[in-house]
Amino acid sequence: MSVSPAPDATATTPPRLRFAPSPTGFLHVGGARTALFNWLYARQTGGQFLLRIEDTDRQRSTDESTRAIFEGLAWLGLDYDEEVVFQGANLARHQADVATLLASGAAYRDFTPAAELERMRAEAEGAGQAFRFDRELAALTPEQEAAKLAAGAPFAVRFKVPDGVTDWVDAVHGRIAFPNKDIEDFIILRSDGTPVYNLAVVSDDIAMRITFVMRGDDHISNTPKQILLYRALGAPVPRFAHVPMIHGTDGKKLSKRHGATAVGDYQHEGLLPSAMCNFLALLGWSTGDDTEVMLRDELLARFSLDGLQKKAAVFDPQKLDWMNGQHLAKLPLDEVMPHVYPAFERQGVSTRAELESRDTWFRTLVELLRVRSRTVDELARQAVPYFVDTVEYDADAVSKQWRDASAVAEILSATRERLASLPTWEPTSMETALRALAEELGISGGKIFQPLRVALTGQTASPGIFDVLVVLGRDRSLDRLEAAVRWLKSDVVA
RNA sequence: GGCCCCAUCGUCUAUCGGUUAGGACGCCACCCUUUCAAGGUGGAGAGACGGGUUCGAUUCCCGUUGGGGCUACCA
Repeated sequence: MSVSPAPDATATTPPRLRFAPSPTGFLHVGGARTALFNWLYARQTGGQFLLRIEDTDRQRSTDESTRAIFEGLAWLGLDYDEEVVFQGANLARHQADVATLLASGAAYRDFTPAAELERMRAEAEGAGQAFRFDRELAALTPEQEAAKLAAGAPFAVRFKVPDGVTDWVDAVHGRIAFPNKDIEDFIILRSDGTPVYNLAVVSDDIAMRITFVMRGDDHISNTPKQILLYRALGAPVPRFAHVPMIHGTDGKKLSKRHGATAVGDYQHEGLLPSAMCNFLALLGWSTGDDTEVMLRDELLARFSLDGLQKKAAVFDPQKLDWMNGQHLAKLPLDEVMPHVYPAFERQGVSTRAELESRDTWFRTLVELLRVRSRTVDELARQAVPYFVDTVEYDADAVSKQWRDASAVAEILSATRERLASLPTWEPTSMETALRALAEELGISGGKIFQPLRVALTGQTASPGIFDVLVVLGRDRSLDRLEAAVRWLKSDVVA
């Protein structure tokens, strides 16, 4: 009883993979990473990447979740081939497969009432025993079964687990084996006629001709059941790769307590999809060398099953931020712009229409700010001084750079005068003029630049001061200097 | 409880028997510098424990411990 590691068919034909989330919550980062690995492998090998929504749990499935999955995948740039498959639409096939299993004797009807089962389980657990369904409990003579059937008694269908050992060569773990005696005769069809997860998955994967199943390693113990089902249905067993889970900082399964876990949250916090993919890929996979920052194409080129990790990875938001900063600074500007507009709207700094109306100017500003930001939302926040009519002076900036108000007022008004007299408004002449002024006043350049920065932005931190002057433009810069001088003088009096 | 998976700095990881155990995030210091970032340099920081195998184990095997998953007429 053993499974060949890679059937010849899958070795020569491009693989077919799938991502099969259940729409019972938002697209989780763990799910997103599984999808990413599947997508990467499919795209890299020239195979197909399919999407299946496992909506058989009617109680918990919602359209909203389904939409979140579509949106999340779209945002990450994980496109899929062929039509989306909704598992719930395949009920008839699931039932037909169960009928096949019943007919071949690979499965049997169990008329034991659910309540009775529950009672036995509670009793066993109360006695500290593990409850395992005993096939004999359902044993009926053909006459008895016919009678129950005729009477319309409800029954569930159980798979008859054969003797032996079920094993497979996992692409990340190597050989994994389960003695069949540890697997109980699991239910494949409920008494209401609906299929149970393991049956639906196998039935759909066979119908979708999936040759490679890559999923979270929480499915390892489902795998032997599914392999048994493939065999009983006479279908080829696909290749399996069980990738490690993603945990929170406390080592536990990632959940709400750990902060944002939905990819939509990151999208709305100003993260870039390429950074998210890069970061997620590095959780449970590595290139083998020291490469970490990889733009989409490089990730696609370098991804390999060999680099897959066995150990669960802890999600570190700080590293995600750093990664995003790297992408924000390195991506072609055209690729980051589409993500910048929504951030400015989210932060209430400006509107897309307004920004697009002065595109050249805006791109210059983004270019200046992006190396200093870790997210596009942070970038938008840093851009505030370039959009407001009057700057607010930060209290710390004032106490630090405008300590000696009257002296600073003098310096700033001299600065204003010097700048106003310039024939052109460009960095080199401004710098020459202001450095000359500093020398005349017998002070260091910083004694001019720092107070000037506060006058222009209200902050102690900003891009290079001459870039700020250029972005602000001559009129606004001179106005702000004048306002600062006025403020300083009135403040001294007050 | 039973079964299965896993185990290198706080975190992500490299190492495929012989290394001063390397890199990255974060942290600290310094450099660059008009500020902030970015960048550069340096620092602190790891093989869970116990047995084997071997001339030699982080690496291979066993056990212990720890963590995780599954154990539903959930997915």
